[in-house]
Amino acid sequence: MKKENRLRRRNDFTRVYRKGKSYANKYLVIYLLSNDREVCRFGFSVGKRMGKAVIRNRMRRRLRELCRLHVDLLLPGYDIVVIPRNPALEADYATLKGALRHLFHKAGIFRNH
RNA sequence: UGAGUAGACUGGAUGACCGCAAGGGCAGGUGCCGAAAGGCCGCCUUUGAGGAAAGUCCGAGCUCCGCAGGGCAGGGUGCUGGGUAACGCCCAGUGGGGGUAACCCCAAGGAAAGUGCCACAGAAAGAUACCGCCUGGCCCCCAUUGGCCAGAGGGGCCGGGUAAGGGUGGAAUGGUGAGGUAAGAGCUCACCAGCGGUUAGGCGACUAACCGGCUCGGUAAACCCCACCUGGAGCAAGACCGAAUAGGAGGGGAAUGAGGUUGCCCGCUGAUCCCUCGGGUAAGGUCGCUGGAGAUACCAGGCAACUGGUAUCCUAGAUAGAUGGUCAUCUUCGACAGGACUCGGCUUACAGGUCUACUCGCCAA
Repeated sequence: MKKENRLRRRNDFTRVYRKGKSYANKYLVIYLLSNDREVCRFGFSVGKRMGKAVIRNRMRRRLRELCRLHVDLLLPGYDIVVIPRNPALEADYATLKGALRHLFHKAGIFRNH
């Protein structure tokens, strides 16, 4: 994922948390806020409650891979923070993919719709 | 061949497509973001997590703190010798304990400087006598008798001696045997243990032999004593770039010494300091950031830890934080686990596998 597609500052995260809309299902939570840019930017927040560093790193990598593959399918101009919930630890890649697509659909940011 | 002990190594591989981070090269337009500092974008190529990267428990380097002086307090270490930049680490020994053995374990200075504590049990846990044993005085009962006196023996009361035996305890002031005694006791003797001394060996911890007087509770991961070490804070250290905002108000202290010197005193330094309100508060960026007590090989010294020399090599540097996704094959694919300033250790976690040396047993020769 390119650097322009990532949330990199602390302020960006707090702004999305405070002002953004949230959507959730069993596995994931996303926060969404339009950003006046021509691209979407993603951030991931995996707390220490999820497990040790290896577990957290794998979760973050999977989520980043999923977002990378979906970035061209979405409407541009949003900052999105993705947070996994505890059941995501047992979920495989395909399940996470379905969960993320479900949330994007719920938020109505797919290009086709 | 079985059981075991010690040490070392390994910690999925290969391929395909799509992705990530850093370095180098090429190519742009001076393109994009930004107020600036600075960053971003395409293609090619090289490199890209661990033995513990972990816990953050020790020791250092490095950085800053008005240089770090002395004393006290506090903290740490604690058999000996060596190694090391240093250590609470490592090596080689000594002593003690465990194991048939290879080997493993030990917070292993001082209890005759002082103080404290030793639950329960027990009479007593520093001066102790409950049951006992021995014994002196007085009184009572009584075999022996015809009676009196005397009186073996028994009991009671008041003393004295004793530390053998019983009992309690983790521990009761050495153990076993003999002599000795009213009964006993290192009271005496032999051997053993312990203590002190001499001699010999060893750098030393200590060991061995001999001699001596005969003996003193344990506990110092209780205070303490002794010896040695110890300034504090940490990469969010710290340095630089750099806009914007603020650099204000009120009160109090100060050369008769504020404040600093990270617990206190001395000493040193010597002008601003403290409180409340307001503002600001990890803005952002670059550096620090990886070439180092460095790795590998060989040679030399040393029992070893380790040291010296020569040659070759450069091996992650992110900053919301780089190794992922899908698939195929390798019979079962697999543990603990992800760098965050850098080293040396310790501790803890760990599936499977490989190698070396050694011990004990069984079988065969």
